[in-house]
Amino acid sequence: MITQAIKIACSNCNLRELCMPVGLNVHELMRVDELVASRRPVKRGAALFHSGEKFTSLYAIRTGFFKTSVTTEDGRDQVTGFQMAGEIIGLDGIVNDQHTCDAIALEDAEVCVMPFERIEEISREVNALQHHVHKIMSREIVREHGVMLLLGSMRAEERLAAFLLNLVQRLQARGFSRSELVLRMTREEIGSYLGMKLETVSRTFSKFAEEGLIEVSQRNICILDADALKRIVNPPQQCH
Amino acid sequence: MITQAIKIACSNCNLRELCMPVGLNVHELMRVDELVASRRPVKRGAALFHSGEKFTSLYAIRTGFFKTSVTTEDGRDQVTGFQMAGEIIGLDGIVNDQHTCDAIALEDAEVCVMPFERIEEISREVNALQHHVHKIMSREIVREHGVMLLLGSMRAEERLAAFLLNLVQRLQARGFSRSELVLRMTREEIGSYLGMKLETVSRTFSKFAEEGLIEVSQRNICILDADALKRIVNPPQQCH
DNA sequence: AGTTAACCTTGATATGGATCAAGCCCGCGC
DNA sequence: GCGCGGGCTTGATCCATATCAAGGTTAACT
Repeated sequence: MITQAIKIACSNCNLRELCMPVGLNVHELMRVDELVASRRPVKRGAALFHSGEKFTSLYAIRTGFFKTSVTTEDGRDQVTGFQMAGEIIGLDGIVNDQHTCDAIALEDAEVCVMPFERIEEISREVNALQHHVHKIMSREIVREHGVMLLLGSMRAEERLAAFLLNLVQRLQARGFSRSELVLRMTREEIGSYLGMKLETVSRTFSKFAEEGLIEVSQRNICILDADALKRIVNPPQQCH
Repeated sequence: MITQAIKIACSNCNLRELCMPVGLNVHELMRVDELVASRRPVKRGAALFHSGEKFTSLYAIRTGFFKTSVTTEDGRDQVTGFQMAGEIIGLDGIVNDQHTCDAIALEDAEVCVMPFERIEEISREVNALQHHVHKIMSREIVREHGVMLLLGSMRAEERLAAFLLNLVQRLQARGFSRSELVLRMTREEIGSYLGMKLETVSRTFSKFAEEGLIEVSQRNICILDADALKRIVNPPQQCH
């Protein structure tokens, strides 16, 4: 009996439900397994891709944590998102065949490389995959609407509370604690994402801690009162 | 000879290059013409769709001008974009089969209704359409990155300058003047989009006018010094 | 284990835009 | 042609957050 080479196969991947469509038949599963051309490790601090590089593939995060950011000519920088296992990066590159943001690993990571031509090809055959790709892009659009709302109409405390709740919620969906989390990014990166300065991020963490909503020790956060955080984001309506 | 009924046909539409792929053969053109199920007029102030409604179709704007906006439970409101002829709205609805924002006509408008199931079906046959759909969604993601940059890291003057330049650039691509434009939205809607209050929008317009960069009379804007506006958005680098 | 640099916290002060307020202008309906 | 109301402008004041500044802490590297 020949030892089977360790195969790259979404059908065996424990992140399957996160990044692939469900309910495929055997034939479709085989086709979808062809999506991933290779895996690629990315060291902490290294870039998966840079703005300006030719776009060829989408990437599914297997392990690790990324940030994406855009930069203007005059050096302004904006973190556009933080991505974790099971999420897809690279969608920005499709429109002009080149990436428009940087993707940096915030901890040692590994991604599945999915050549976009292959995605389009298999999408034509596997309807569920086609729809899945559309959903992923739509989800990103909706997420960004949320960030626009946050940046355009919330105050610092509201932004940070929303940020923390979003992070734990996503971590919880991956089987982690609903109350403890380790921030993989600096205060400055959080600030860039939330449109505030690192000092304000730090002060707001301290304020939440004083009020007993969270515990902060370095990058370890423990959420003590999630409901209170929710109330900060969405103040309860008082009957007019 | 039978008088041909006025046919809804992208192949004849003068917005073709804006919302459809180019370089199709005859057969593909015929298929793509089947995308548009109907046209729908939308009166000024009326909604094309509301948040929460079931998602069925994407809409291509034939004439008129729209805004899209999201609302939180506690009544906060954020304009997420302004859309004009040739642009596609409704992408937000794909992920959960229901719309997550409102689309309101800011002037009498007409849209082409494209049932999404039909888009997916024809996309499987016409590769150029498939890729086109992907590009449209990717373009929206990239646009939103730009808005995040604007909201997260620019000051009021920079935001408004960027906004004006973006508007005229899109109008120019549709054959309008590169210097004159009519704002279809109120100061408050501009402010919501740009994360500032209507008073600040008004003051900033006045400041630009005083400095001779633009002329403002009501909703008519004339851009006198586009380069100066560009310098406001992207201050020139001084050699360190 | 010591050194260093990156990261974080906290305080003092400054400021851009929000808020509050008043009045104006123009288009629209009567 | 007049009155009305929504939308806009402008002024005065306030406040949330930026900015400037000075340590403090931790993790990484030697």
